[in-house]
Amino acid sequence: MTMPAAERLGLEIKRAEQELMSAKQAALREAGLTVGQYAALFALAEQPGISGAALARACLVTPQNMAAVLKVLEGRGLVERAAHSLHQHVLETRLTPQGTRLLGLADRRAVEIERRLAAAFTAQEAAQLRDLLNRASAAIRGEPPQAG
Amino acid sequence: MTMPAAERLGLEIKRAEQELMSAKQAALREAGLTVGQYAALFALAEQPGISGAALARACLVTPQNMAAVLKVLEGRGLVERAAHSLHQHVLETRLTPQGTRLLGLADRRAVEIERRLAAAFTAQEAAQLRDLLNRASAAIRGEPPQAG
DNA sequence: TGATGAGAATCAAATTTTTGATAAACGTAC
DNA sequence: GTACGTTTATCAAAAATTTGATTCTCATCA
Repeated sequence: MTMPAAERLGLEIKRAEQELMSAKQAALREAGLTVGQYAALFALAEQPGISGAALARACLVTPQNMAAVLKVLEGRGLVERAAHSLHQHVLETRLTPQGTRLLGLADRRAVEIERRLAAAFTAQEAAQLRDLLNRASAAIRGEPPQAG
Repeated sequence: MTMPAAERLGLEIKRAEQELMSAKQAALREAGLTVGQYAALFALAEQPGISGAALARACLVTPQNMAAVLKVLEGRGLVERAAHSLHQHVLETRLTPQGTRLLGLADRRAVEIERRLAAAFTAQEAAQLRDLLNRASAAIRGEPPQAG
């Protein structure tokens, strides 16, 4: 290998995220939601009426994947979809009252983990981590350093 | 929601990792490997002869998932499995020369991304990010802050 | 008006991953 | 030596995710 594993920041990020998702997955299971379903509901709470394609971008999954997720959520009565009034081919998706309720339940579980995470850092350290992760994202997307 | 999305470090970590994996996935595709297959080969290069279960733990996936990955890799002649000399029920897995070669090819692609990442930080910042991520992992696993 | 292109949705198939359950091999304690 | 617990491997089924391709709607422009 041309680069030692210990130097690879990407592996560190991946490992931390996998442990985090494993914990969230276990927490959300009690609410009957997968991480992907929870992410979709969460995004819908912030952006009601968003299209499936936009929702897919917000959750960083493929449109087909999001379509499958929405199909399950709709089947459970957690979301409802209706044609956009102006653009007929676009389906606006919104949380139902049940969806809002279940999201609230699941989110309490998720927030427990977020709090454990937040408790491990000072406000300054948390801001630092946020900044470093944002710069990592920018670097992955190909943006030159210090350009933002 | 009881906690604003902007405050949630977990979401930041997840987003950064998803962008990172998306980039790695695209890079590894040219070598014909998924991220999971690459992770298994990578771990095998560092720990030859490891058991499937141990490999699963190293890659943070389920044993069944790793078994499926190894089945594909073995079918392609990238790894070979043989019974442990002392413990008959354990299968030791090792890279074949072909597996080593393909891993090298794939890893060059992966390292390109790691270098982009590394270039975004000073040595001190990289160490800081590593430290913060390790503490995040510890917090997720339930270890109290400052205990390590 | 008509052609072109972009964004959105969806069908279909293959692959990956998870979940649940079962069986084999070994170490340890009784 | 026998029972018990741990680790490993695997079978089987379900669910999630990816990939490729097609269709529909609308905006833009010639």
